[in-house]
Amino acid sequence: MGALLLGWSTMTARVPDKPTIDGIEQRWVDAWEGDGTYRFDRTRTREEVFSIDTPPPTVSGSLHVGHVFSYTHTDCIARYKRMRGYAVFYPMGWDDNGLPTERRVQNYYGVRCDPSLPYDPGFTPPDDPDPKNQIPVSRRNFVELCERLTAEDEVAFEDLWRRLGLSIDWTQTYQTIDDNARAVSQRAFLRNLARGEAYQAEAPTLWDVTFRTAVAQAELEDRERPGAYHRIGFARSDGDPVYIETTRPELIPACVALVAHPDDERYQPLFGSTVRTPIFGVEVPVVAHSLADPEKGSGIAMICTFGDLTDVTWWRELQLPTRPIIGWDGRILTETPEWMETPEAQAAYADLAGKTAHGAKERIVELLRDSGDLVGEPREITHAVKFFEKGDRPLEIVTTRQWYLTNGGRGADLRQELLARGAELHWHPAHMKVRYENWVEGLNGDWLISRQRFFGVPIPVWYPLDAEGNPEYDRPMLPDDADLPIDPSSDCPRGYVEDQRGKPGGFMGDPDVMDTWATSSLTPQIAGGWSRDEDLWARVFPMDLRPQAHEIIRTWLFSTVVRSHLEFDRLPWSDAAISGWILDPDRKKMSKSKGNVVTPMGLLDEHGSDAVRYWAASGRPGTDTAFDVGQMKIGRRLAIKILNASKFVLGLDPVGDPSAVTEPLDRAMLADLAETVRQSTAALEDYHYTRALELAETFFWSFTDDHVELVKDRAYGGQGEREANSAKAALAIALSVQLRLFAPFLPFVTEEVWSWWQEGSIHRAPWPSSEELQTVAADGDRRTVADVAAVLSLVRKAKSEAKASMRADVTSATVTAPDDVIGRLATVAGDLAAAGRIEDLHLRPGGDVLEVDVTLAPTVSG
RNA sequence: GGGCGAUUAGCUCAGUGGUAGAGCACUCGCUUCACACGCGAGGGGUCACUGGUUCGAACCCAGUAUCGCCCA
Repeated sequence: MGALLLGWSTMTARVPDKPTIDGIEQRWVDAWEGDGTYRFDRTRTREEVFSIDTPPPTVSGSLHVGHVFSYTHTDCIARYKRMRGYAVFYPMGWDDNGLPTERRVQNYYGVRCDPSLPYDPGFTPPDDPDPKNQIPVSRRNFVELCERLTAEDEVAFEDLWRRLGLSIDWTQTYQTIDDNARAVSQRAFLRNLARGEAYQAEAPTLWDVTFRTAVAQAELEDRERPGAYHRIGFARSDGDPVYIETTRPELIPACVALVAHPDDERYQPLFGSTVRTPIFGVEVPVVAHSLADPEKGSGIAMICTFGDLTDVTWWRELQLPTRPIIGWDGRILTETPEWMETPEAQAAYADLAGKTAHGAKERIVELLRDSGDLVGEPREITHAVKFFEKGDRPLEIVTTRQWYLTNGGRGADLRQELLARGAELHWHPAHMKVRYENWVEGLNGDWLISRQRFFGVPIPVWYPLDAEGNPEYDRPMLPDDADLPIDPSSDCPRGYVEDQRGKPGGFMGDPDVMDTWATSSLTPQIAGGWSRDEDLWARVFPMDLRPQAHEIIRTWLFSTVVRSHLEFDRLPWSDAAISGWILDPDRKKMSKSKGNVVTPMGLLDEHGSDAVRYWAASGRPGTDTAFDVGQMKIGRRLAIKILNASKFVLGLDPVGDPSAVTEPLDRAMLADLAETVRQSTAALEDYHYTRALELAETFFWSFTDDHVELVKDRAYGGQGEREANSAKAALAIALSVQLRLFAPFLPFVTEEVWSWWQEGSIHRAPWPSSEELQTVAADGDRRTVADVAAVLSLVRKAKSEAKASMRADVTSATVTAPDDVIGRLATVAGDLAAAGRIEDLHLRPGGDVLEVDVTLAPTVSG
């Protein structure tokens, strides 16, 4: 029993004369690495494993105090589970593919990717890059630079994580672009394809004209932008105009119909008739649809190819033609469309061709003014415009061929299944589930996974080219599973040779890469060894915990659920712990610029890792937390106090023999500690690490302030040897237990103290058992702890009010209290009298409340 | 426009039906033999607001306001 109780192998404590927390981090970081303290034990079975689906940070992003905050939460849980005896699978990944890295590489090296260029093996980036005059490089050169830069970034992150004390198994790392991640992503995609869950379609696509890539619904955000309603007349057959109001008059050449609400009496006579567009004179029908808002503008709207997502809905549901005029670069297509039938229309279109949307708008407004079709002045408004979250120009909608993955956006059955998965998941905090549900319920299409970018996982598909050299998209050629990962831009499909690439009768590779979320959604598979190491996979999947931030519930969390549901028909993890934001002192989300002023490593240097972790651990799951240096200082004081209290206890040279604990106060204290352990354990089981820390802290302060003071005299032998041994044994047991309660939060100082008197790492020691502690406490009554503290406090108050030292002698003290309180106090009267330096202590039952009448000994004035 | 959350001491936050709490800050005191990076004591709140339920509400219900976030 002693082993579990004390984590014990008896050895004489070696306590430094002047213990300090300064500089202990590096020593323990090295020791943990050397000893493999956090190495995953893959001999253990799934039931003995606690596996964590670590968020891979975007390494090209800046290190931020937000990283320190949320990763500490996960680490506290990991350390607790490890002490509970689980083999903790706690890998670390690096999210390095995607646009953020591409942009950083462009700026850092002064290059841009031009996929048409050949690979230059001797390329070296300029010493003095000019971001305004970027050097074009091949895709392979570009990717090499991406890998070079992310490798540097990973080192900075790893240093920070180690210094922060994250108990990661550094032999289990992955990159979302490495061979394994690419193979897993491609394999998962091919299996989706085989089951019909992945498909390609020519469809209206949200398109960022700056990056020239498709964008998924999950990457959208609305931004309020100024715009203007233009009131424009369309000619009816009887010659009278019908007026629409539009914010995008430049799309008049793309107009395919006018639409009004079916119940709108103003326009009912027009349904079924046609009107002609101004300037271009194209005949378009007037149609009815319930999505037309009678309150908006004039109540009748123009449907274009495509002004917004509602246009897409109308186009699809009303089976309207397409008249695209905007190209992938966001400019008006130069070729005059066939539906421009008259010379006037063709001339007007030529006036717009090649212009940006903005330029075309200005020009067409001039044309409309001249023709008299624009009524009055444009009416300025502010309205929500869709943007790519990483872009800065409004999205266009263009029709392109893209790959999609089913996600419930187009199928009610799958949607219901995914909603059921959300309900099955344990959310911390619970209310975060609503965000998932809102998102799933609001999906309006499948997941578009192809991206027209460079640094990503290639879509593993080739297409045969027909006799004219046109790709046959409906005959995709797929790689063998054993060949994964492949790059269709450099690898050949089976049965072809490289020479046939791009030639009639030959083949071409799909030029696109996958959405970064299409890879990140597979982090459990990538880290856990799916399809690579099935033995490992069987031990870690489904995982236990997904920790992440709330703003990516719709992306990372949802997409991971989708992939796991499709592939394994189960949740990827049982629990999701959602962390909050870091707020700056103005209660605004901490901005990057401010975050960069305070670097995470600087914080750790200044306050110590334990202190920063203490602050981070004060942020409950899902709760936004203020950046608060004050909390770090408190954490630092706590760590120092732990050192000093430990020095005191161990300086007594205690023997931690549970059977020596005989004195009522010692037993009461241990009973109280048993209750703290019980509550702390329950809190951690429920992911309430904040509460667990608070409980340990509250107990510890009362332990040092009251219990230690109460038993000092006895521990020093003032009341006999047996009594002293009881005090010392109880102090040692309590110290051992408290160190372990703090260990998940303050891994450095607890390990430091542990090393003074214990074998092995505290982080491998068993979590304290409330039951065993209660056994040692035996008949100890934890109410005694509060009773005696209350009396002590009143005695101290008397001394304080007399402006006397706490060492001042008390001639007599009379305690009046209810009978049961007096009964408990009587059992600890010796300790109480000694701690208060009370000569005559009288206990009087029968009182209503606890009162103490104190007579101080006369002091020698001087 | 819909949804979620928050609003408690100067600050940061606990507190899910029974006498309002902690830490920091503040005031006063204490060279106390683990710790002055310390110890003790003290002052400080109409629990955002308005109604309701209840013997009793910071807590439950309805609404309002402000802030934040998510989604349109």
